[in-house]
Amino acid sequence: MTHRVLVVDDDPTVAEVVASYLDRAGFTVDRAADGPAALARAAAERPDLVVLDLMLPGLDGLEVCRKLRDEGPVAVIMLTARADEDDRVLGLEVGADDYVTKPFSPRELVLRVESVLRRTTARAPSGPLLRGGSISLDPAARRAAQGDVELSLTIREFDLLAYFLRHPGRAHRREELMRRVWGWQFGDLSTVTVHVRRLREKIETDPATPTLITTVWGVGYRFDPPPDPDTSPHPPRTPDRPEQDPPL
Amino acid sequence: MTHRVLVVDDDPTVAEVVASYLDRAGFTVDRAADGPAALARAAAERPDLVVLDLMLPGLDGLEVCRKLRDEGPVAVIMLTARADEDDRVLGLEVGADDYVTKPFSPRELVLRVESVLRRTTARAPSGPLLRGGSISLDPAARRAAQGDVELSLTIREFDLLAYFLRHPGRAHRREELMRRVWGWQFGDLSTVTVHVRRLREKIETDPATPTLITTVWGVGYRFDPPPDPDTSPHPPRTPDRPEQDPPL
DNA sequence: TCGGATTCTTACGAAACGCGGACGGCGGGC
DNA sequence: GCCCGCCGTCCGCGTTTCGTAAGAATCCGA
Repeated sequence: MTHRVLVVDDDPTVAEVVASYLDRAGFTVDRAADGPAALARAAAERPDLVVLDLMLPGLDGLEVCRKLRDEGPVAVIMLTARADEDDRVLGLEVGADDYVTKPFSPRELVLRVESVLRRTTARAPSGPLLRGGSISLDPAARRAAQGDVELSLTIREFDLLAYFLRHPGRAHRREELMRRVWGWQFGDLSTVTVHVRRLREKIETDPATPTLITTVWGVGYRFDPPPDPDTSPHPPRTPDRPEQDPPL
Repeated sequence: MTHRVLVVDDDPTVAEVVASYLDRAGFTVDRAADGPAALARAAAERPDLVVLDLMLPGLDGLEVCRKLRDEGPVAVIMLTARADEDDRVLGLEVGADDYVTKPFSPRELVLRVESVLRRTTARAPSGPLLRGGSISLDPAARRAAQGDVELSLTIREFDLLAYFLRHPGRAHRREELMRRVWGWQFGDLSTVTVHVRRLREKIETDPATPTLITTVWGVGYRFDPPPDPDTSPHPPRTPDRPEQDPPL
């Protein structure tokens, strides 16, 4: 994973040193000496991160930062001459991801670049998604969506749907669902029935004739991922280990 | 330049070994066995750096760290038992400069102490910024801003917001927040509720209908970074630790 | 076609939950 | 010492959700 970094400094010596360190650290490095040049290079190269001197001839560093941010997703590390409180506030305001005060060691700068990139590229808000047909479900975020519309599910409905998505194309007896979703060994099985119905009400286009969660008569329910072009067109295989169920 | 280092650990053996290594490395070493003692020694000796066990009898290590920081500029290296990512996050949130996971080699600890001291004495304290939507937060400086207005947050509110910013788009149970932010294993969970409400009061445009910190019914809360141009429209996958969902 | 078993649908009471408001304690600053 | 901000706790209220019951509808085998 080779990241692109743009170094913006009007001092050729500083830029040279920083660039060479970053280059040796394995980054693809680009350079610019002033604000307009920086914006041009950024537009052309779409860097992942910009090391930006706060003091620039022509355009102000803060202004450049703002414009960069307007262009698209890019991390910014500010270089500021003074360890001044006001500069830090300014950096905060324009949303720099980090800042380094001069004088600084190039080694430290490299570390910060790596740190910021690790942070920003890993800025993945959600976890592994469960998918089935047009339905997607994020267990960590606890949100579910059908197509582009968010589903508002209760806890039980959410857990139930999650279980179905994890075990598609398989019939589940009510006892099993009660045990796996509710965590109860006993309990009124009609509870399962009712919750399946409530879930159907929210995800089936016609709850009266369900196509996603079908009834397996005398057994229980089965979640059938619809034949979507982007899911496997072959008969659904069950990726999970066979379930041994104590006889009712 | 001989630096003063304070070693805080309730295990006499650990404290002894660490202290002797640091002593041989040329540092002036002081020791304390628990939180209150640590604060007392720190107030008296004004050390340059504190090696702090996260697990302490009496006062929590994080709390001690906070109080130390309130006293004045001091570097902190955390000792944490578990190599847990979230512990690291916690340590960094309260502003630890580095952390070492047990078991560790005393030699490595000495290296880190030297490294941190080199770093902290060389420049003014600054740190990476956390961002989420229009909110930016600087853990080291302990300041937060929304857009260009500074937020005046209390300690708890700050730590809570910091935790949310580090884990955006994920649902957090109250127990989890209590553990990660407060550092308590038990405690009245309504405390979390109240602080979330107070935080909302300060960052939500309409606290009655929150959009940043949303309630996940029956679960807890989730920080939803508003649709920023710099986050992808569809949630990408994450390197985050997989989550096992307790079926309740 | 008939009958029993199974599932669907609806409704309702109870419990759980979140929220807002308020209160007392504690510690720091004046 | 006194005041003020922060924190943790508690209480009442409105809302959401859950589990169960009961009647209607459906399915399958005889």
